[in-house]
Amino acid sequence: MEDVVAGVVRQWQGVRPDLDLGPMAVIGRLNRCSALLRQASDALLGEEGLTRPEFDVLAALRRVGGELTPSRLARETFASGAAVTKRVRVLEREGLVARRVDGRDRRVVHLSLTERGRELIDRLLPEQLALEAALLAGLDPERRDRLAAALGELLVTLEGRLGGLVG
Amino acid sequence: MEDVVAGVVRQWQGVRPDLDLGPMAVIGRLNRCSALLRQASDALLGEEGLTRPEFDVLAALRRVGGELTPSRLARETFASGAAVTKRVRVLEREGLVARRVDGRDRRVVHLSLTERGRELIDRLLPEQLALEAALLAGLDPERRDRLAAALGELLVTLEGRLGGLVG
DNA sequence: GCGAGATATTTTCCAAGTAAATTAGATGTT
DNA sequence: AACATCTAATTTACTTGGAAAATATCTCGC
Repeated sequence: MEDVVAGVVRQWQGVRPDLDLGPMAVIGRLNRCSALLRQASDALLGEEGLTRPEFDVLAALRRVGGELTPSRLARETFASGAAVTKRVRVLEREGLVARRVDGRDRRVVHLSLTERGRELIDRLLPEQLALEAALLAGLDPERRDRLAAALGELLVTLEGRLGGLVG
Repeated sequence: MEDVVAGVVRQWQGVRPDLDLGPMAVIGRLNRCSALLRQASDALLGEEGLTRPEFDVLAALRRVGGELTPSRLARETFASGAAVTKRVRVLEREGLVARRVDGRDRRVVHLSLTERGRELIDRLLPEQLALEAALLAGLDPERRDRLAAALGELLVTLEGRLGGLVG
């Protein structure tokens, strides 16, 4: 059984047999897996009336346990400041996130989950994890953990390297 | 040395020790790797005045070798028809893609690369692959191929499973 | 040959993201 | 204290993408 990316690589081999397509076999699959997983997870969140970026905001606030400033939240969710402003505005309107202006420095605001926000993320995260577990069920746990380890290794080098090559 | 996702998982373990975060260790890393790789590749394409989706259109036309209709191109690039229409309009204006109306069925149009379009993608793809190879250079070839294989396996199950669970 | 539907593409309208400008407040230097 | 400079957050202007409607054309059954 062949995956889509294998087909793409085969096509390229036909028209550009001179190229080493090894990187594409890894990165193409990585991107495609990521897209499919995101699609499934978006569908689940959609049923709950949340977008993925909104979920990410709630999740970040939940896992740090306390308050976050918008700029820290932007860093945690890998989003721009402007995007955070807009997402938080929506979540605040929906009563899921609360805003508190800092006492000493009135430029900074502290964001936190409301009771309802915490309940929502505490209900959604397990659902999300269950879906993900179901999607990964094809891999036995040992293969899964080895995949996680391999990706972790790659991620460390990327985080290091991208400082040098782009960011 | 720890990656970002490991940190996130550790935070979750702190506040929700009841959950099995195994799936997150895989999928979080997958998504993050994908995002970082895309960022690097976008930067490279940006220097050449192309966006990633535009690159994907040229690449699809090049690897199939001949013409594609917009709907087939949408399937090949995993994009909506509307998105394809807009991308093709830009690429046509730039003289990289040509449009030919079908003789028998005047609803369908056939898209192909112009001479310039083919030259561009033939120059860019090797650059792209070289960048990707550099980014993956941390993994020795054997580990890299095993990662590709593991991802391929996952991708096959996802493609099958997502028919059932969502799409 | 003529509707009734099916299909390919494009258009319209709207949601969401970014970069750059803006606002507002803090900090440091003289 | 006054000025320039830095920083946090937001706003603005613009771009891109998608869903659904619109357009144009084909096909089938009569």
